[in-house]
Amino acid sequence: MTTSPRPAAPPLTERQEARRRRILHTAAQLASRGGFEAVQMREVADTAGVALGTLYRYFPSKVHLLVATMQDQLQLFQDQTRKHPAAGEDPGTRVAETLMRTFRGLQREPQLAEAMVRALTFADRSVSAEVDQVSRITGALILDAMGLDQPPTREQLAAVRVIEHTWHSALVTWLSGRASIAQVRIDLETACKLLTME
Amino acid sequence: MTTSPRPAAPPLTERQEARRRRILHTAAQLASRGGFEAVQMREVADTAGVALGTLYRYFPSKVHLLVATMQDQLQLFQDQTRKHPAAGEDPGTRVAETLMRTFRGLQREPQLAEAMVRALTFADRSVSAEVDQVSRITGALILDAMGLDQPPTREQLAAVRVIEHTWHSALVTWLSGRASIAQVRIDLETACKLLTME
DNA sequence: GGGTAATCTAGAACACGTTCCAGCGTGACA
DNA sequence: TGTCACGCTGGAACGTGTTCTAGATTACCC
Repeated sequence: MTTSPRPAAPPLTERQEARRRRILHTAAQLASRGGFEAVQMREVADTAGVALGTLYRYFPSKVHLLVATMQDQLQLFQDQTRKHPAAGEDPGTRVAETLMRTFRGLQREPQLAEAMVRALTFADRSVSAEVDQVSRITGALILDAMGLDQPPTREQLAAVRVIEHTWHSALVTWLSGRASIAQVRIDLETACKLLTME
Repeated sequence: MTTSPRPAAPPLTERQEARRRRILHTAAQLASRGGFEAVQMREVADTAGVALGTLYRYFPSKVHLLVATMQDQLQLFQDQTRKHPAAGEDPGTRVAETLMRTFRGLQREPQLAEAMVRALTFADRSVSAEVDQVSRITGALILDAMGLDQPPTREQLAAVRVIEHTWHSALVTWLSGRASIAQVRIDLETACKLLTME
């Protein structure tokens, strides 16, 4: 897969880093209130105290902005999960439990979740590097939860991919009101059976 | 789940049915050329020979229009699959084969596929009834491919859901250039293992 | 401290999805 | 045939994502 022409991000000054954080924080805040459509670029810029053009310099589109927000949030979940790993008999149980925890985390701010996930699935090729990064974090979350002694087998990696697909798609159906949390749990548990298969 | 207030679609006259088909055909044509963003409501209306307001009377948003297009296309695949069912040893193989065929069908018009899938995943709650319909067709496609003698078991239905999630999400990753066809095939085959599990 | 290139600001401008409106057909019913 | 209700038309108008420009500020190097 081709990597888009990304000139290896020049290091940001302190002020710039602060601006970036302000923007991300504002985006998350607006999203928490009204979801995807409440994140309006002009308002993000105003609230973050930055010109519209600057906002676009940091995040080339609304989708980029929200995907970056998702990276941020997932990172938090990952840190938290590493501090308190799920306890369970087998890898499948631990993974399902970990993902359900993450799910409940998202559930606490459903509008924010909606905004981030809409952005994630709406992303076109120009955002694929960033979306890939999100996918990588999710994969790491799952692998962590498996708590393996040895490196994962080919079959386990294949199973992780399917679990990731299921996680992602189940999230979407839940957000659009087409599946209950209970159903999501069942779907995740079903997918996780792949981990303990021969 | 609440069904949105849909006054049970009054029957369309012949002219109206023709308009609807013209609109859908135009949408598919524009999408085939340039994907999601090439489907511009003004252009659809002009090309289909209807006023913009009329277009919106038939399809309340661009997403509705493209989801309806997807329903249409899926229906075609389903008819075709029923005429030429996949031959394979076990249900899992047949399902994987059927889905890969559908995949290749979409691959033939990648821009159209992109437009439809972007719409599908971007859809919010106001489109959930239509999206659900797409999901139902996909489910039927899979169940058909299983070629069961008896009604499916609870486990099989759970597996079908995960396969559907995988199908859907794999499609998205392929469209955004983050997974190859070969990878999609592997993912589908992995998910289909759930069908032949004890 | 001075010069210079990069970055930031304010705001106008543009594109496209969506809404709205006034008036014209058209088909159903008396 | 008259009339009434409904759908359709053409087009203006609005909102929000995105782009662009001219000038102010900042960061960096000598």
